[in-house]
Amino acid sequence: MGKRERLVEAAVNLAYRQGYTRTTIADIARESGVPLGNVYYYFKTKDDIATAILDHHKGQFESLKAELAALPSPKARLVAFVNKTVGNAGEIALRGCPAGSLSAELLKAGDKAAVEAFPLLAAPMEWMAEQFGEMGHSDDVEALALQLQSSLQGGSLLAQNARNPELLAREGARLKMWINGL
Amino acid sequence: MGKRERLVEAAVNLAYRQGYTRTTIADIARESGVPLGNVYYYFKTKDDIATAILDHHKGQFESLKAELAALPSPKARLVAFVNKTVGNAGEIALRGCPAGSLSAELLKAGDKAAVEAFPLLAAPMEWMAEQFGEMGHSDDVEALALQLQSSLQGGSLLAQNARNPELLAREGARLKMWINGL
DNA sequence: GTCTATACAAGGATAGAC
DNA sequence: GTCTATCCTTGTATAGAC
Repeated sequence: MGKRERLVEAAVNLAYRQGYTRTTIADIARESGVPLGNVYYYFKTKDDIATAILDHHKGQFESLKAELAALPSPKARLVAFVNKTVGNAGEIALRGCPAGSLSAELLKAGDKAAVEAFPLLAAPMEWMAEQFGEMGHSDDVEALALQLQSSLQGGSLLAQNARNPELLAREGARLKMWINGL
Repeated sequence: MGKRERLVEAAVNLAYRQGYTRTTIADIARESGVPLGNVYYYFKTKDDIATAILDHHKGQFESLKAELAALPSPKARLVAFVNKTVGNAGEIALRGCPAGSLSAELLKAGDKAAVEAFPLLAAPMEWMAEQFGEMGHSDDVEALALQLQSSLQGGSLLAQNARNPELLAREGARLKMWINGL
């Protein structure tokens, strides 16, 4: 694996585990086995690393979308999305939702990269709206997507706050029933 | 107002605006008009300031609870709680929920004060469960509280991500209808 | 209790040899 | 492209006079 990739991977993991602000370039260098000075050949500033982390997450969602596209129905795809989140409940209870916690941190910090955080939560929500559309809900698709994404993000935050994956699991179970009943 | 109070107020505001990690003791000293060295007479370490910030927020919720207790019915109290949140949607769209964003940040940072963040989101949820109980929902009160708190926290996060208060306002409107229909 | 000066460490970033 | 040494700034914290 190329150095740049290793650096990005280390940055993504460290930012998720410790938060982006607390993650130092030296941390990233150490974890990826790249000498400190060499990091600056790939990233001029720490802000450039934030951008790379965000791009990584955007790519992750694109992959997930492609994976879910193989499923036969929009309902099945939505349920699978919820299952994916609930499947990570253990880690989410410790560190929060990878996308949600990063978005919140960068936006509060007012980093230059902050504006680029928008798609982290908006892209999944758009995709959800599409799925609801295919289910025949012509006008209120955005409201339904908002409702689903809110509950998942909120459930993740509450699970983290209580350090208890069950909170997210319970929200997930409720949401799946709700989706199936629509 | 005493110096300690001024320090705490400045710390609360700065941590909300910039995040706790990015807020320096010098920031707090400047904003409260207390010389840097003098801060350490009131707080031995920055971690002690985190504790004070958390205590402040806990007190805020206790006040709100007392205020809402004057309302005639549990339903009215829950609706008023939602209204309170929606009323802050403008600021929440910029900086997130004061309680939720702080909890997330401290928990991820793994600060010593992190454990004390639990009541920030748990106390309101407990209170919600009580209200649902008074409405006659004997067994599923925790599930209902989880649902309400999830949606509010998620709505806050999404509003912040999109820098758009409307997302929270819409969730709030839906939740009020839902409460009234229970 | 208050405040100035400062110690000390850490972090982002660069210089410059290879 | 790579890597060591180091600059410079900032941030927490303390010393010690008042």
